[in-house]
Amino acid sequence: MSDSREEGRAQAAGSSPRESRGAQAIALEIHAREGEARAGTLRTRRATIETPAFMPVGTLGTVKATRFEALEADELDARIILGNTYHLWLRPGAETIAAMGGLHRFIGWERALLTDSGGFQVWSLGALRKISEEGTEFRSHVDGSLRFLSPEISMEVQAALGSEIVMSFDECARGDASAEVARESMLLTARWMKRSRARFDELQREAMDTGRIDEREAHASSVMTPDSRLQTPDSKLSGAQALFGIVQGAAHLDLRRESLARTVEIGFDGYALGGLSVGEEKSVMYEVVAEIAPEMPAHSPRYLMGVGTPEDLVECVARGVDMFDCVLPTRNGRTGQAFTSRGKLNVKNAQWARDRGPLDERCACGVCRRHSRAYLRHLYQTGEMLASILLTHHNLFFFLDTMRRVRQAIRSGDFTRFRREFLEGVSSGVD
RNA sequence: GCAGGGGUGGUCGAGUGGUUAAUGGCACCGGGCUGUAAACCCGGCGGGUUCACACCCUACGUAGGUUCGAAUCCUACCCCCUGCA
Repeated sequence: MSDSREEGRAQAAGSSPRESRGAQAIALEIHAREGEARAGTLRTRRATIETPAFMPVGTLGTVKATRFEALEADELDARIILGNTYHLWLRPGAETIAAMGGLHRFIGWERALLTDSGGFQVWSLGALRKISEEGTEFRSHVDGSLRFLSPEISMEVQAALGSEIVMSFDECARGDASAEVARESMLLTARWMKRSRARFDELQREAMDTGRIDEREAHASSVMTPDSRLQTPDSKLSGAQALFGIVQGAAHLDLRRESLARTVEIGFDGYALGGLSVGEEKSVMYEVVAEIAPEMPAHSPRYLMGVGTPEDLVECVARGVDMFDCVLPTRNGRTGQAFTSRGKLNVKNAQWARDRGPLDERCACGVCRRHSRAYLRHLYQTGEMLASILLTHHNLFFFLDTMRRVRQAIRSGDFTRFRREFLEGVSSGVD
């Protein structure tokens, strides 16, 4: 099995992704469809990812309150997690991570990584930044120093991180942005994407990507951590990083279509919908996804950035999305909210003080098998860090397990029913 | 026993004659979190009536007193702390 991996590497060695036609960085195979929903397998140089997939967020090189063992174990079995360019660039710095052999080696994670470009921070850091054609000037939230991030720098940092999937550097307009503002922002994103693409390709040619798997490591890792899910059996992959483009345009469908056309014209390994779930009405997000996702290239992964609630995931799978990431399971776990098959449960509430039941009667996770609501509430109330750990675990399980069930339902042609029952469940309320 | 200090709302602790139902912290109660400036943020928090505006009642150890007005001043008593015997 490691033979095929070495073969893939041999093919990739010394050739740029552009030169080697057919040798893609990632490959998506669709196995089943139901309506716009699709189930498939996305192969990357490190892990094979069943889609639709949820990707836990690990901004600073850690999925907060979670050990990597737990992410890998069958219960969660996360195949890919996120890292963030802006945050890792500030601390510990791209040079440090490159010196450590890239983000995988630095954090001890052998599966796939997707790195966000820092584009979202252009938006979320609001008052701390100034945008120009060249890039974005940030006031570091860590020490107040002035920092400059551009498409080129973002690509350089992401090469140093060595992620499997690199995101273009974009600008995210407010969800309620006017057509004028959204158009200007979308065009800036288009220009930044072109620059991202150019610099990314240079960096791949210059072998600046730290995430390449060398033969020694491939051998060592297959011996030390036998994990069939890391293998890419039919290895025709180039071994390079993949680059995703991002469709912007706020709530304006004409701008979204124009953005999609411009993005496809540049050409990427995958396509993302950005700038959603940033304050606009939920119906707007669903409409944009419903209109745009099906028009995105059918043979490439479609990634809805930053979304969402469990309902959002199911609803957007139904509209044609393959990949999601969101901080909700981890952040809300740390802030006392559990996601359950009957909707959200506020662990803080006094009504659970003597409740012997699990967070979710229908949940098979280790936390629900072992601990009561009363205990989890006690941990939260007393500020014990185990509260964060257990709630995060449960929430990640709920998200990842929901996606497993979504995939299963699509494959068995049962997604429509699954969707209806799931939505009924989460809106029924916890008691 | 003598001298000094002190007793404030669930709790710690401000306030030392007049918007004081009483600053603030904690606790408690509730809400929020969607490409993570987040183990965070916001709100409530004496009791009662009211949808609400509002109104009424009870509160600063206990009991009296001074004053138009007291948690704040005076007297007595109770209790706690420190020092000296």
